[in-house]
Amino acid sequence: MEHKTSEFSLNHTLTSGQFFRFQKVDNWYYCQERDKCFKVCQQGNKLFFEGTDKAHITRLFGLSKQQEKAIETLAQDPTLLPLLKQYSGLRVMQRDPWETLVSFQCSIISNIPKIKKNVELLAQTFGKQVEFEGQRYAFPEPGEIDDLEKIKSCATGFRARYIHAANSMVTDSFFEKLKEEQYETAHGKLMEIPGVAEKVADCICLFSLGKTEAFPVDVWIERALRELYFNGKKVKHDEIREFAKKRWGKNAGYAQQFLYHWVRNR
DNA sequence: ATCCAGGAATTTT
DNA sequence: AAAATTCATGGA
Repeated sequence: MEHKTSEFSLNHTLTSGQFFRFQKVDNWYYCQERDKCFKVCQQGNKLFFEGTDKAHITRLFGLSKQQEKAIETLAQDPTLLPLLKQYSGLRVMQRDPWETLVSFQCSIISNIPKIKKNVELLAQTFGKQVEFEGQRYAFPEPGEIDDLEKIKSCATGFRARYIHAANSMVTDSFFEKLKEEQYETAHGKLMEIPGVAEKVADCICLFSLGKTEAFPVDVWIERALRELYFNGKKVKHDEIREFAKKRWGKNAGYAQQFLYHWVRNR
């Protein structure tokens, strides 16, 4: 199967810290999301894929005209413009909310290679085997990550009890309802889950619930904004969140993704 | 060995 | 209300 794209970069999108279960083999990216195992490859403006359908690819990689338009409006920000050009084609993904929740619980004072290891081990330990050019693993469903000691054996450390608690608190329908809620409401309900505060809740909102105004603030975003917008001055995370809301509004999440990718790759 | 990593929860000032 | 401490693990 193939899909024509204008101004999309599979590489930038997959390597910008929004998604963790992929491995590059030659020109193909082998991906696992929830129960799906597939591979995808970009050649010019064409996207080739096997193992899933076009609707899934379009949703997962944010290949909507709407997102393209939203990112274009960010070009009015002269500070952001060079970043938009440098990382042209970077998109905000729309992932499975449950897997996104667990992934970002794992992210707490961690790093991307370790998060990848955590989610892969969780899939191997609790998920079903899937055959796709070899044996791979689906991500376990809500309710299936139910053994605290086994969660710890996935190198999750002190985060294990957060994941264990979340496993018995949420269902797929819980997330479907959150998608219908206002950003502030969804964000607040997510923070009732152990291991979920402002930043993790914002990652879930942005990467899996379609809340484009969510602006996750971590140490990297803090560095980026301090340098680009605050003249090197120290700023509190709350202050950064307010700044982002005022400056970019509903499109703050898109701005965040470019800022994060820029500050990590310059 | 020492330090830090896409923070959150708890305790102490 | 704000600041300090604790929380496991792995890689540099």
